[in-house]
Amino acid sequence: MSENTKEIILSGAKEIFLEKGFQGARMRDIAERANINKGLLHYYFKSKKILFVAAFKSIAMELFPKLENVIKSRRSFYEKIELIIDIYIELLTGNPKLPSFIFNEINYNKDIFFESILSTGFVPNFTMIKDFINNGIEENKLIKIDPLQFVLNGLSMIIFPFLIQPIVVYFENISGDEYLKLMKMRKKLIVDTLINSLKK
Amino acid sequence: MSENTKEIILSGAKEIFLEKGFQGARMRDIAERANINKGLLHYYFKSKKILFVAAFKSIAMELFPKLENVIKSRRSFYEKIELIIDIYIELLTGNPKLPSFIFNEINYNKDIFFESILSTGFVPNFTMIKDFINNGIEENKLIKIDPLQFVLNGLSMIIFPFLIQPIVVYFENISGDEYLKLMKMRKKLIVDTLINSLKK
DNA sequence: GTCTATAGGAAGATAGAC
DNA sequence: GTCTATCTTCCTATAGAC
Repeated sequence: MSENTKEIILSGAKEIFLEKGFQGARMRDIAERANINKGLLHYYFKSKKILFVAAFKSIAMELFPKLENVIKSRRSFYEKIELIIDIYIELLTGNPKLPSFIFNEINYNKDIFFESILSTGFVPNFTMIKDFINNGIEENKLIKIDPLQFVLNGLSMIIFPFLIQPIVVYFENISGDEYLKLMKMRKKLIVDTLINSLKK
Repeated sequence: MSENTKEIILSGAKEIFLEKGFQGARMRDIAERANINKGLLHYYFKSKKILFVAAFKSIAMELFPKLENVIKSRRSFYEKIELIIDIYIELLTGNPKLPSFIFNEINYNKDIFFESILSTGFVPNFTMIKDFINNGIEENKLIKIDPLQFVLNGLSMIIFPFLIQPIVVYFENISGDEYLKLMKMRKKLIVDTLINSLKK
């Protein structure tokens, strides 16, 4: 049962950290969700911080390898953009609370956040996008745009709507399920908006 | 000195809540920043929650009236979009931590957040944008687009880059000041991208 | 490994003197 | 109004029996 217990703890911890954030999560609640007591929890994970880093790493590993696969693949720029957006939106519609969790930790637990990110061994890499845009500009095929601004626009349109979901749902009076449908519909919209923004 | 003390508390509390969020802010720290003791702090604001709502309202009042002025003014749609983006970017470059603060409270202290929002008396109103787009579609001048998606795109491109600032600064190795310059440069970029996304 | 009991400390809030 | 001292509660983490 021993290895199993550790897995059960980790899986519950991921849920609770996602729901409540680092500060809001309670070791007591994590122990309860795994049907064990606080003593045993500390036996497997010496401190709350160590448990958090392990949980965060496990969450990040659901996204990073997929993205890297697409980026390193032999596809056209447009196909890659399409696929990256698809991966993000699919991941986020399945885990709508992920963005708020991430950005909360970035801003209020920066050290722990970067420690967790670095522990995954992955580093964000936009070389592919930068090269494509800079070449396009040189060859006079694309408008002059800072590639970083392009990336910011893309990530913004993908991720932000998940952050603002509670407000929209509240004031526009739509259900959570309807909102997730809207998010799926955004895929094509975002691709078009991004590609259009590069055209002369 | 009495009314003054209350103002000093509130002004310091705004800073600390912005820095640390509701959960992270400590009544002790707020008292210290105002150079008073915890007893007196609770004399002016009976609970942390009451203090938070007051601070939040004061922050929101720096944005909401300005936006409403522009929306109700007699300008063209394009001018309004330009002005709204300008107001947001100017406010956010002056208060880069505001978005992370807001979205943290939305997700982890939803009740307190909506209580604070409602206490301002303002309600988000996108009627102007909805009407313009729906009319444009009917008259066959614009592409078919859900006005809500258009608003989401706009807010995303305005606000999200401030949320992701710590990551970009970290991995792209640029300074906070340089990043703020990038944000100011986004004004025109966002206007163009948005307007372009409506064209047939 | 798993449990109970408890140490040790921090935070919000109150009581009461001045 | 302003202060000090204290109450109460809750949290992380450890000690030690089984």
